[in-house]
Amino acid sequence: MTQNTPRSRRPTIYDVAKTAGVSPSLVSLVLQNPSKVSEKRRKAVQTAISELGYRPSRAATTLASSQTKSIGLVIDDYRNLWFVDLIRGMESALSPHGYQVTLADSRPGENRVTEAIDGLLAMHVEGLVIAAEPSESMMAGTWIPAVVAGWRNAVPAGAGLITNDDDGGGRMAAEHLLSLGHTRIGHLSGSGGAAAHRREGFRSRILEAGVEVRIAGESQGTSEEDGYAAACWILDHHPETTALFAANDTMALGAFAAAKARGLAVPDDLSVIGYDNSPLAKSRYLDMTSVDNRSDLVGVDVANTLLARIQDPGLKPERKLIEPALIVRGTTARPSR
Amino acid sequence: MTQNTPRSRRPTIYDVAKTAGVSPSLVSLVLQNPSKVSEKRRKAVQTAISELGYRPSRAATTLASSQTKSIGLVIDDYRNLWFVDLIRGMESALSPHGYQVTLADSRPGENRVTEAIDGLLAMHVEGLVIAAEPSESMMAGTWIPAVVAGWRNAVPAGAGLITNDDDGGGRMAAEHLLSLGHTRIGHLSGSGGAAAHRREGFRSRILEAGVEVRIAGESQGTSEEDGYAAACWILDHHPETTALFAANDTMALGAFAAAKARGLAVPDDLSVIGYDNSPLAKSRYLDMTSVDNRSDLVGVDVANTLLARIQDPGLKPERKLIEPALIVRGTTARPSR
DNA sequence: CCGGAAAATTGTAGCGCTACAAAAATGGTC
DNA sequence: GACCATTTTTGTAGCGCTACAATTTTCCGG
Repeated sequence: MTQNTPRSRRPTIYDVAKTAGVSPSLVSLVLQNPSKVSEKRRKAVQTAISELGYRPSRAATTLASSQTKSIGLVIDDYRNLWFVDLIRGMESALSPHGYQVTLADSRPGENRVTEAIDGLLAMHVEGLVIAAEPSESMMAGTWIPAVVAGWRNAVPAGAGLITNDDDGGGRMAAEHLLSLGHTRIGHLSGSGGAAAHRREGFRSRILEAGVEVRIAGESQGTSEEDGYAAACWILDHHPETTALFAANDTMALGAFAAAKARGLAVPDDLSVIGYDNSPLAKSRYLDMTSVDNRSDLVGVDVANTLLARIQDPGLKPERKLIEPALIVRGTTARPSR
Repeated sequence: MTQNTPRSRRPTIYDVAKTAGVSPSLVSLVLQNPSKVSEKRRKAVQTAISELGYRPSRAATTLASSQTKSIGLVIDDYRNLWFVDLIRGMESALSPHGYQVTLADSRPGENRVTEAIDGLLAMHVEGLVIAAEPSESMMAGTWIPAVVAGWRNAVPAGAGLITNDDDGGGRMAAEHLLSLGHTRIGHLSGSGGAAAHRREGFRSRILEAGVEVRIAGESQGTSEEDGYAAACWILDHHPETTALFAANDTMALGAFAAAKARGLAVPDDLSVIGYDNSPLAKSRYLDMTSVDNRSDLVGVDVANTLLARIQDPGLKPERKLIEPALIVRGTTARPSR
């Protein structure tokens, strides 16, 4: 037992080189730029690769080339499906340049966003997208370009911000309800930064029209239960209400539940608008009027900004808003009362 | 211009060592096992680390230690929320051992599952969980333990299989409808491996009771639209139907839409059962009876199996079923007709 | 104040790959 | 066939970290 039997070790570039009868450098070349290698050797190397089941080690490549061609994305919870469009948008802008997206989720609760960022930085991502509530000092010592996606309470110094125009979205929702003739209007809000902007846009447009608005849930969460509780409060204290605007689609679902429990039909007795245009809103059954925040466009923009800043680190982080769009479906109508 | 000005380079362990006045080895030791280092130096090193904003390079660590303490998980689409419970389960079993989960999604369409696996292997994951439809030769040359989670049409040689007992779940759904007294029953199925098992379990239990069952959508997809189409077909061709079992919650949503369009009330005129017990089913508004496949338990089991096989590569891949549970909510009732 | 065991610290040699300069092969010309 | 410009291939030196043996320091009892 003078030596360990090298069980089925992971094959390396040296194994491939030996099998193909070439130098390791040549194998590396084939991996990176096959056109620079004569057909004879290229074939030999490729044969050896599939014969051995060789796969390059990303760790070694990263270390040697000091670039990963990847952008890190931090999201708060997989369940918030809005990030799906964000990723798709990012990927569409990134893949022509050979870049990829690396996803890290940060469970709710503790300080997991920082942990997620650490993990991403440890993997040598070349840019960072933060689609979660950032904390102040989080970016300390960060040497790569970063962008915050989506309105947040705080944007760390040095990070750009590209987001949906949540104020504008709130105003659109208000506009829609006013134009339908509603004058008894409620809003189900939440405590996050995005919710605050939606609320302010909505409120200011409604007030401009000289109409009152009842707001509930300002300091609560944004789950279906929160939406339910807020809707119950409004419907019980102001039964004359004919329209509700929810800070997101999930909360709108809570509003449906509250309406159902009170025997109110949607949209005949109560109009409801959601926000996010998530799969939920698009669902044939729910068929929900909702504000689409165009996360796909945010993704494209985030990706392009990052790409530009990676190439020219001198560029200043920018701030930019993407225009949302109101998607009218079957949960809003003229008031009957 | 004899030398590049080293802009704000990423700090390395050498920078930390120099700042703290110790050797690089000592810094490495602090990172791995702080208790083995005298308090004085430990403090010095930790100060230097936060001062420089140093973060270890995962690539270098991986390469030097040849272990990543991570398990790769391949899912098909972020939108299928069942993987969330799977991850949570895996993490709960893995974290006591210091292992992490690395997620890779494989967009629908082409051969992306293979790509996702390649990516994961390139990152030196020590084990592989495949929660997507695998293709035959996919695992060729894989030198690490792998497990397939969830029933699939094919399980690659050498991979274990841990999954929900979808047959059993189908039987549970059947049992529930029969015990409520339904005798005109339909099923909305799909083309995947999991759907096939749910269908067979359901059908066989129904037939055992001497009751007929109408099945639609067998060769279609499993989206809400597919569920809608299948439900329409059944309700139009067999209007006497009083209960529907859908292959998943999303399809059940389609069934609701079909019922609504025909003026049928759920559950008074039509009982509906979903599958997955997803956030959708749990929703207060939808309040859907659904089969919970206990993906969290699958996750725990998958993790433990992999851990065991990592420690002892001699272990044979195993096959195992997790018992599902029926969650009765508000979309099923005795037939009124 | 010394020897010696234990604790703390350091030097050396890679991990698997790429960059880049140097060397070898190729091909066309006179 | 000699010569030179190109194209193809190879050797060397690291990327940032860890393992581990070697070395230095610390701490005691005598």
